[in-house]
This record gives sequence, structure tokens and C-alpha cells, in this order.
Amino acid sequence: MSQMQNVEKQLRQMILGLEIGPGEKLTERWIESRFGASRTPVRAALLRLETEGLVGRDGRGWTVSPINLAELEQIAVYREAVEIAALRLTCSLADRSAVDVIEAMLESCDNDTPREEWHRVGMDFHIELARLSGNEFLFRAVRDAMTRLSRARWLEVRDEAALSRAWTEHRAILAAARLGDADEAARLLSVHIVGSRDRLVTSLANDRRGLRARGFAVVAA
Amino acid sequence: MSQMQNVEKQLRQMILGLEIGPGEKLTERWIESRFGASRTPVRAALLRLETEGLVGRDGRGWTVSPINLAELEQIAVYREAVEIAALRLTCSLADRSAVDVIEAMLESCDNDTPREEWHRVGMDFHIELARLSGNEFLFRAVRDAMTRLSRARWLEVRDEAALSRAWTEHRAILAAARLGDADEAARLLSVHIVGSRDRLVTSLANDRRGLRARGFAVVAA
DNA sequence: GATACCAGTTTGGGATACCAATATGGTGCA
DNA sequence: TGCACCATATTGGTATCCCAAACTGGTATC
Repeated sequence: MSQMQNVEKQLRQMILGLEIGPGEKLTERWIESRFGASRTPVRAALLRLETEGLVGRDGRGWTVSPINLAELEQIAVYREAVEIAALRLTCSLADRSAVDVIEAMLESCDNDTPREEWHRVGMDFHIELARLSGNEFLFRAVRDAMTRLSRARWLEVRDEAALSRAWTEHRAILAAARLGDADEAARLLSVHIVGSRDRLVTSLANDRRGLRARGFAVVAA
Repeated sequence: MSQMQNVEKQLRQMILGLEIGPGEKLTERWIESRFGASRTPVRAALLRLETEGLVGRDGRGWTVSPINLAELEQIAVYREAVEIAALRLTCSLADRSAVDVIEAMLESCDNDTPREEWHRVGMDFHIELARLSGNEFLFRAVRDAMTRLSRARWLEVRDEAALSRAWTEHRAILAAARLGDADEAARLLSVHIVGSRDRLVTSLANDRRGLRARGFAVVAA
């Protein structure tokens, strides 16, 4: 793999894994030395990550995007639009057997599955569900939205009850989709997204002080 | 303005204005000499335009994205989802007076308005309408979708009847939005988008030979 | 003690040099 | 004539330099 894609992947992983805190300053030269690449691929990586919303410009320099509560709320509205559209498309397909693959994905998580895996599968559920629609744009929209939500969602993963509820809702959505009941699937997905947003925003608002103590910038709604 | 943003703007304008044909090969060094910039800003511009879908990688090199009929159809589905979601949000606002600004925008076009202006206003109608929702993500989604449609829409602008029909539909949508009638506005917008897509795809499928003769790559649905 | 100011350092933006991979075009052989 | 092959030019990827702007820290002044 080229150096460029490598820097991009590793830097994204560090940001999404909170190894670099939200709000932290980045210098091209630090990244350069950290990953042993030169500035050209570093700058390419930063430009890409900027379009993903993971880093942003702070005057002349670069900053890891803070966690933004207002943004999280807007993303929930956006997700409702694109995920429901994708789900309705999927429900209208003649062959909906692919939902079973997603069901199997959910099943792969049990009590001794590491947190990281729950986190990843929780996002992949939505991403892969959108992919089934066959619409590339809806798929990308969902994938990008989940990427932006990713860091904030680490919180939800720490809440056993929330996680269990999410999995139940995921299964109900799949069940409706398997039957081709678009309205019911859409309703369940809408409830899931709104509920998920509420829990997330509430948790974050509560934990805000703690997050700031860890050096994470959190912007209020 | 920095060199970088300059190259990006000018190159985007040339691509969207069909001064560089869809499917044409691009070399970083040609762009470099064409705009009097060095490769650093050129590469930044290409990376940005890649995320907008205006250029793509062709093996090791760069290509102006061909006009893709399958993509146009998928974008129409995507637009339906995001534009309708935005419109419904706008309809639920207490103060919907901003729709009058958009109405005024439409009025600014008359018989002796140049084609370019009709083209621009036709896209801005959808973009600005989405902006009214106040949701940044829905707004960006619509703006990006319209950017991808932009080149194909030059065709529609040549059809006087289609243009007139579009303007009528635009006005009807605004009227419903002004009344806060979300269902009617959404229905009208859906009809508009689907109709627009049908006319576009039909025109392109018919003109395909002519476009290819002009050196434009057109990928079938 | 606060502040205006200045030298030195850091940093991102841009330009250029170098390289490996690829494309190109011509040449000679079958 | 057609085709395989090689020398050469071109190109994107990377590394490195240079520069102007911004930042930093200390100092002299009021």
C-alpha cells in the first residue's frame, strides 16, 4: 500500500480511537515524524480527513475536530433521512435474503466480545444495511455519518443497558425488513436513531466535564 | 486568495463548464503550467475535486469523471431522500418567510437571461431551499449532489419547454412550503425530481452519440 | 505590574528535485 | 507486414528546500 493511504489510515485510526483527543492541535511536521512519511502524503491525508470532518483548520493550522453536540443532533436528522430511504429501498427488493448476513453479524457479539468489537459492529450494522439498498450515494452518506459519530459512540458502548437495547432494536428492524414491511421497518429505525441520539447527547452533556478533564474539546449544542 | 483555492476553483469551473470534457485525461503537470501554479496546490485541488466526484483516478493518473447515467439515476433517489427531508424541516419552521428570497431568485430570470444564469439559478433553487432547513448535513448533501449533476444539466437548459416546466414546478413547491403544507410540498418535489431525472436520462441516452462525438465520455446506465 | 515591542522560532503554503513505474515510439527480426 | 523488444520520455509519488506569516518569549518602557 502506498505511503499516502497508510498515513491516512493510521491517522484516522488514532483520531477515531481517541488516541489523539478531540480539539488537539496537529502539526504537519509532527505527523511526518510520527509516521515516518514526508509532508506530501501527510498533507494529502489531512485534506482527506478534512472532508470526513475528522480534522479542521484552525486559522493556519490543523485541529482534530472537537465533539460537537449540535452537530450530533443534526447528524441524527440526516441519518433519519438517508437510512430510512435506504431501508425502504431494501424492503422493496425482491431478494432480501442479504439481511440474514447482517443478522449473523449481530450474532457474532456475545458477553466476552471486546468493547471495540461491539463498537465496530454497532456501526457496521447501519453501514451494511444501507449498502443493501444498492444505492451508492445513500450508502456513502450513512458510512460518512457513522464515521463522524464514531468517537462520540465510544460512550454508548460503555453502557451495557444501552447496548442491549440497541441490539434488540437492530434485530427488530431486520425482522421487519425481511418481511418487506417498509413502513414498520422505517418506523423502528426512526425510533432507534432518535433514541440513540437522545441517549448520546444526554451522556455527553453529563460527561462533558470529565471529557474536558481528559483534554477532549466538547462543543455545546 | 491562496494559490491552492484558486487552482481548485478554476479547474472546477473548467470541468463544470465542459471546457474539459468528461473522460478527458488530466496530468498534474498540464494543470501546473495551465494555471501557473506548482504541483503542491495542484495536488490539493485534485484531491478535493476527487471527493466531489469531478475527477477520479484512472490507474495511476487522473481523469475527468465521465457522465454516468447509472449514477444520475442513483443521485435522483438520493436527492429525493435529502431534499424532501430538508423541505419537511423547512415546512415545520415557524418563520418561513425566507422562501420569498428564493422566489425572488426565480423571478430574476426572464427571456433575455443568458443560459448560464438559468443553469445556475436552477441549481441554486435546490441548494438554497435545502439551506433553509438549517441542517448543515442535508444542505451539503444537496449541494454536492447538484454539483455532480451540474454537467449533465447543461442539456436541460437547452430545452426551452423543460426549463419552463421546471420553473413552474419550482414555484409550486415554494407555494406549498410557504403554507407549511409539508406533504404537498414533498409530493411536488418528488414529482419534480423524478420527472427531471427522466428527462435528463432520456436526453442523454439520445444525445449520447453526439456527446461522444464531442469527445465526452458517457457511461451507460 | 502591565504593556508595547522586537528577535528568534515554528509552521503551513509553495516550489523543486528525484525516483520508480508506466507509457511511447521506433527498430529490427521473423 | 506484423510483432516482439528495447531506449526514452512522461508521469505520479515522495522528499526536501525556501519563504512569508504567525507564534513565542523575553525585554525595555511607562
